[in-house]
Amino acid sequence: MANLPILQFEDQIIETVERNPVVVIIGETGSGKSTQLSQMLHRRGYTKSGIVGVTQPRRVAAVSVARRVAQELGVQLGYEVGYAIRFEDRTSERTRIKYLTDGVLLRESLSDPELNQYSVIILDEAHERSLNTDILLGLMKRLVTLHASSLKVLITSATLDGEKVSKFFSNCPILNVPGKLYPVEILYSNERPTSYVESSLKTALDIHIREPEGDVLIFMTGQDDIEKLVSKLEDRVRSLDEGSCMDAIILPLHGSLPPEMQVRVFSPPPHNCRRFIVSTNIAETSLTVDGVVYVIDSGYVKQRQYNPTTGMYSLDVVQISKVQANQRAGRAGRTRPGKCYRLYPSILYHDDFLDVTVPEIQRSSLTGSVLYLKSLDLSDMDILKFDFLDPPSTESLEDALKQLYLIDAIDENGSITSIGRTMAELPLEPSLSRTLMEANERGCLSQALSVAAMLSAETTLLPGRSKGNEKKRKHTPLDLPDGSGLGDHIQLLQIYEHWDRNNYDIGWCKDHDLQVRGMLFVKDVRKQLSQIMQKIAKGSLDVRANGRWKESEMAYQKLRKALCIGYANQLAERMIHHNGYRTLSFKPQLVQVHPSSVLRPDDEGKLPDYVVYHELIATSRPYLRNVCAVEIDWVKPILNKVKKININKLSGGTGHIGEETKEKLSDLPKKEINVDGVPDDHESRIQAARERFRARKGKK
DNA sequence: GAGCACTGC
Repeated sequence: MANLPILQFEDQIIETVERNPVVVIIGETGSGKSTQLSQMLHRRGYTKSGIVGVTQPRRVAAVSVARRVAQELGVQLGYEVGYAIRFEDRTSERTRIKYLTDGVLLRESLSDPELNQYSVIILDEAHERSLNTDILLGLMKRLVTLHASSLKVLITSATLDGEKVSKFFSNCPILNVPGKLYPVEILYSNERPTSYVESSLKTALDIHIREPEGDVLIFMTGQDDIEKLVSKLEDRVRSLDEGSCMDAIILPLHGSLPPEMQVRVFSPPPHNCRRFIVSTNIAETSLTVDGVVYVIDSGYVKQRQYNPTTGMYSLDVVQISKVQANQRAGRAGRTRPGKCYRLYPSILYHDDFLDVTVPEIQRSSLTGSVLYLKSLDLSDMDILKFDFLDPPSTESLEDALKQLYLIDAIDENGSITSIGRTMAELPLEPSLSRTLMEANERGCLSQALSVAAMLSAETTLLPGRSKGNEKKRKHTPLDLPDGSGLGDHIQLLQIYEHWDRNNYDIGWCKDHDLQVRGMLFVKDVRKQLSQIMQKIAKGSLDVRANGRWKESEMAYQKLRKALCIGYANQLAERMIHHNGYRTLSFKPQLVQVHPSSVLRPDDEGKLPDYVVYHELIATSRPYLRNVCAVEIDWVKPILNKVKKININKLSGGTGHIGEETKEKLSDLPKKEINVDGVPDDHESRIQAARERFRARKGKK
């Protein structure tokens, strides 16, 4: 550890921190910033007056970095050095250095807005610009400027973002700390390939034949392309002349791969064997693969974006930013000098790539964040004027206000209600928080807790859709409950209740093809939610999962009513002549129930007249995912409320965006703030992909 | 009759 580059800068860093409330540190990979900054501050006495808190965007990072620091200081983890993540607080009264996820710090600041227990907050990896980091940046600015606070704030970022962060904090100093990366030679293509799967294949084979040993990391956009490339690579490598080059192992790597498949990339390859790791951007930051010397970068990433006008998410393939391209290239230089093959021309990189990734706050629904900020009760707080590093669009903020109004979290003047206050205490999206509260009133809380917990883990419940899996699924699994014709929420409830009746048996999950890890997560979430609800209700509630299941018919009715109130912002009406739906809480969109839904047409071939939905997402078409049938009588009052919405009043009477914010908005290149802003060439790319898909189907 | 990148409380 002694030769980490950052240690030579200790005096300079401490002096700068001494004289300034906020300091930006640009530290490249391998600089040691995540482990050393906290220890430096500790050595220089900053842990005497309070805790040094270091935030991380990811749980694993918080845990592993804390573990290393404890080791370096020779203390037991959980004492002087600890960490706090959801479900796991390993800190004690003795803790002086605390690693935590930024989500946990936000939660802490709900009960302690001044963050009094901290002397220093280090926002690590701020260049990743997670939604939570962006909220924290705004809160930190407020803390250091509004109060005569002695809090010190350090922000670590990437080269391309440092100036901007410094400007945000009234031109605070920027310190550069060199990294410990080996040089990476960048090689560009002359033009964009028509198919980057083919182009990656060719490049990978070239490397395999011509270049000395070293693993190859290939960045693709998604599971489909990864599987395609993996099988093509296997074919081609097999057909190479025996003995003409070394052996090869080809490994896919993406999030929906079961954990035991993911960890395969951590075991070193056999001697004289090259590994090809075909990955999504999970290998960009979340997972570090050792032994990589060559990187192939398609220049694309799959990104989720939200359109506040339609309330619709879409999953699009978009061009990466310069920061991402550099991050990918850096993966080749961790163990020795490497090479990065960019499958795009250098002029494209320089002239067309955005400097930094569009921050999540400009690509997400802000309902949860706005409720959080409202609940902080900052006296000087006007949500439309909140000082964001990159402000979200007015449409997006207004959309959040409208939705919060529909679910009773704020009143018609935009003030937080007592319902809203309680909702903010629950670690759930607002619609589910509202559902729990309503369920509590109606005597179906235990059922609602199960549904909310199941929805929190939904994507990790069902197994991946790899070919082997599909075959297995047809034979073995036992039937899951069907939601009794009432939809997916009821099915999720039934699944959880079955599991409960089977004493949370792991074998039961396997028999029903449910991911064990996902189901255990659900159980944890449910427990956490139950505890919070007990505390809120200040009395004992019946939160047992399966209290009196003979009365389930009644409970379903009550639960659906509670869901209808909770999802008043996500309501849809069936079309008269077919089974398509029209959304009611936004500019109306024609949408369909996702084919994976358990909702089925009745004897007359019709779906329910009204449904609430958990998610609206456009893939090949706009789909409602996870729907629940609701009754017209419940819907009417909501529609009246929709009609009454007055955005001017909701946004605090002015109806105008604050002058400061307006200036900032005009500073930004349009591309960055346009939520629909998928550049044309991507649109045509996606269009082309769809046509290829149709053509392929035609052949079948 | 489709198939979703990655995080987090």
